[in-house]
Amino acid sequence: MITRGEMWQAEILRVLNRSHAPVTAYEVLETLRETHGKVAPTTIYRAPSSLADCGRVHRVESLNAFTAYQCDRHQHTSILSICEECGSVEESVAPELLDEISGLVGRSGFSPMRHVIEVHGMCGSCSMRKLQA
Amino acid sequence: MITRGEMWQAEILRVLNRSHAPVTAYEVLETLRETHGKVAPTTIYRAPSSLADCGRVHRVESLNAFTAYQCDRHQHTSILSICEECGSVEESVAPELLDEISGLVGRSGFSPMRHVIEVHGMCGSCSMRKLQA
DNA sequence: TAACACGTGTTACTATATAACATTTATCGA
DNA sequence: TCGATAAATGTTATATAGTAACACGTGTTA
Ligand SMILES: [Zn+2]
Ligand SMILES: [Zn+2]
Ligand SMILES: [Zn+2]
Ligand SMILES: [Zn+2]
Repeated sequence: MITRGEMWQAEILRVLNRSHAPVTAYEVLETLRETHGKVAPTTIYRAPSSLADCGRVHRVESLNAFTAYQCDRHQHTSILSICEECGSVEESVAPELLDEISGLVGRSGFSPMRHVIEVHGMCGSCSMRKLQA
Repeated sequence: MITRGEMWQAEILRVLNRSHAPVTAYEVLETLRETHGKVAPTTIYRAPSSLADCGRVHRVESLNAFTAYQCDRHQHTSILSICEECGSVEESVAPELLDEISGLVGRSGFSPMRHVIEVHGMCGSCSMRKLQA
């Protein structure tokens, strides 16, 4: 049985997957309105957070936007590299780096629960393009 | 000579320094309105970004808020650990970790310009308090 | 079926951030 | 010193982001 909520999750995943760059909640909203008429922000915000919870969507904190996971459903924290030229985002996975960070902040007794690691810069292909120009 | 802009920067720094936790732009705004009457959001947003530029204030991306640097004026990127219990933020500095992250995302040709590293969790004193309770 | 719990829809609102333009202040050559 | 010009700051309005509160419907249980 497919609930209405799961229907929205699927729709939203489809929108996110069509874009190589992160998409804000309101951009998703606009897209869905084209095909579904009136849709409320709440609908959009509820679904990504449940999608994030089940490891299919990232919230990109430094952009206030969402992006679909690049690899299949998983639970690990990703390091996101965000190209400020073309908007594309890549995921990197490095548990040992997360551990190092946890160790560092843990020296003062801090217990990490969630890591936000987002690197802004320029992606390889944009750098190439800039060089040629 | 002290410009109006520098005056605002100083005021805002004072507000940020009085709080151990990050402060949103609109919280700063409210505080300043108590003493200065009408103040526009623009005023608040301009000053922190120039303060951030000169290495005195962090923008905490995952909170949409600002916090004063804990050590004296500096330019290095900090790792922020944010207690979700009491709101306090600590800075850690670890250039070698940043280098590792840069190396990792650089494998695909990505050139990092700005690192956002924010760890959410629970600080030492809050953990203590929880244990005792 | 009545009662309830829960998921979803709807409305209205709060919070966050910036664009565009007006005004003031600094700079500098005439 | 005096405009002319450029830069910084003030002001207004608006765009974008996010949530609270409650209404409604649907499925479950007794
Ligand atoms: Zn993955
Ligand atoms: Zn790019
Ligand atoms: Zn420092
Ligand atoms: Zn704490």
